[in-house]
This record gives sequence, C-alpha cells and structure tokens, in this order.
Amino acid sequence: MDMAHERDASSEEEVMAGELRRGPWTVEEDLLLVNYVASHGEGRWNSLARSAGLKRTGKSCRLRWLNYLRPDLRRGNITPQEQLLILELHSRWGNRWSKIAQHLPGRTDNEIKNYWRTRVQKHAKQLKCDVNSQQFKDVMRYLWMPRLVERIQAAAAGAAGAAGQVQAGAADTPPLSSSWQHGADDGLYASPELPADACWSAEYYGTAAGDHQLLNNPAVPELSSTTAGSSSPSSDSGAGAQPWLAPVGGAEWFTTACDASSAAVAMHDAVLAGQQQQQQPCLLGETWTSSELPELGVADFEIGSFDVESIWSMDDNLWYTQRQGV
DNA sequence: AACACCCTCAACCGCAACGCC
DNA sequence: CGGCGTTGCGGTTGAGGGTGT
Repeated sequence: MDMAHERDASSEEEVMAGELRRGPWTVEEDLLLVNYVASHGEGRWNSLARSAGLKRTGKSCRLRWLNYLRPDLRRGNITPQEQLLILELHSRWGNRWSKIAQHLPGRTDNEIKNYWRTRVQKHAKQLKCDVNSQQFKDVMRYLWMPRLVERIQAAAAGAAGAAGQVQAGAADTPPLSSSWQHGADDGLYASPELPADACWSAEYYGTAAGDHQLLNNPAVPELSSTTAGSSSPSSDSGAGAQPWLAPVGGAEWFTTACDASSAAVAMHDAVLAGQQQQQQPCLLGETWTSSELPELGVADFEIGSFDVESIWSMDDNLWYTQRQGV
C-alpha cells in the first residue's frame, strides 16, 4: 500500500531525526501514557501520542497500552485451563489470535500468539511434523488436551481437598469422566492460580446444571452445541479456520478428551513404570509400540525424539509432580 | 569465569479494513 | 466515489535473561 509506505517513510524520517522513539518503553513514557488515557480515554492514538507528549507513533502507543498497560491484563503463566482453551479455539479458528484472545479475559492476542509459537510449535518441531498436520492435531487432541484436563482436575482436587477441611465432603472428588466434565461442583474447577471470580471456574467448564459450558458458553457462541453445526458460513469458517476438529457436536471433543485422558494417563503410568529408576526422558517411540499408536495417528511418522513430559511441564511440573506423588 | 546457544516476549512491521470527509 | 487517517490483525524480529558447555 503506497499510502502506508509513505506514512512509514515519514515515520522513519522522524525516527532518524530523533523526533520519534522506538524500542523498549521507559517508566516515564508508561506514566505519560497511563495518565493521558486515564484522563482522556483510549483511541485516536496518533493525536493521543502528540497530545500526551510522547515521541512515539500512535501505533506504538496503542500496542503498549493494549499489551502491557491496560489495567485488566492478567499476569503470569498461561494456566492449564487457558492452555486447553487455546488449543481448542486454535483448532477451530486457526491463527485468529485476537478472536481467541477475546475468550481469554485479560490475555492479549500477542501473548497467545507467543505462547503458540514458543510452546506449541516447539513440540510440533520436536515431533518433526507440521503444526497443522493431522498427526500433530491428534497428539494435541488425544494426548496433550487430556493431560491438561487431568492436570486441571489434579489441581482442583488439591484445592478441593484443602477446602474439604472446611466444607465436609468437598474432598470427595468425583471421577474425571463423570463429574468433572459435567461440572457437578463449581469449586472443582477453580484453579489456585486464578482469582475466585475467574470465568474459568463454572462459566467455562461447567455448571451445576451439568452442561458443557465450555462449549455452550454464550461468550463462545461458535462452540455452542446448538450453533456449532448451524452457524452461518461466516469468515470464521473461511481460509483462516482449520477444520481438523470439524464440526463436532458441542462438547464432543471435550468428552473425547476426557475419556481419552484415562487411556493417556494409563499410558503415562506405564511409561513411568517402564522407566523404572532411569531418569531419562520419556520417549514415545521407545515406550509405545506402533501397534498402540494408530488410533492416535502418530504411528507412521517419526516420534522417537519427542519428549512427552515436556508437554505438560512447559511452565512448571505441577502435574507431573502430582502424578509422581500418587 | 567465559562463551555460546536457546528461549521468551515486548515491540515492530506490513497490510487490510473501516470510517469520515 | 476517492482520498486520507485510524484501527486492528497476523507475522516477524531482536534484546535480554537463562542454561549448557
């Protein structure tokens, strides 16, 4: 776009002339921006930059505000709940980062994009397959996601156990395949890493009514079991969308993930048993014979170098530690 | 201790869409 | 209707910190 190039060129000149700053923001600049937005509101970023006395482009100001200074941003690691949601939403929408970010309150598209590139794509690379390949999708769906579910449940069970000392019976965590996915207890889904009012608890993962709210959540209409199959062919199903989890009915994938988790955990336990005292990475190819893998669609490509443990030990070893402790 | 390599993430870039005049 | 400014999105880069040798 010529026009854009002209603008960029002028900006470049301003940078060269020392009229515009680039690179990391200083505390002073942050203060200027925060104070200005607080008193004048967002928008009109170019004029805002000038009015606030910032020697930055409007674009830079907007980005700094949205990705870093906004008061409603969440900080810290991406939680297992968020990871699960990212995997699911990306499977449906592809690299529609801003769209995905809309369903992760307090997270920015940039953050999610970075997460995907640094964590998810890394594992695809380990598997020596394309991140969009069916094999990798299957690994995500049948291994990664169930493990996340297990991990969430384990964390919730720990929280419930602690709460059980206050509320009798709360530690009696129901089996995964029944109550977790059906959301019998709101408290079950609360992550210790999340604020009490975080939407992840009941809103996203279930309600006392027993629905799969992750997929029926009004905030994610495209995932609703009542709309997923009948939604109009909007841009959501266009070029950016990736159809490998094609129009499953509502919570189907989630149920599958939960069911698959048992098998996945069993395999994991077998892996641990097989490892005995050896403190070496768990290698899929060495532990799971190809005869066990066809259902996962990972039998016919090279997986020998893939470190399974690294999947769920991406940010910490909570899940693994808990499994070891069982 | 020094160096190289790797990883993360804030920031930038190019482009397209939108809205106003 | 076209020009122009603004906004938003997705891809990419590079600084800085961490880790391995």
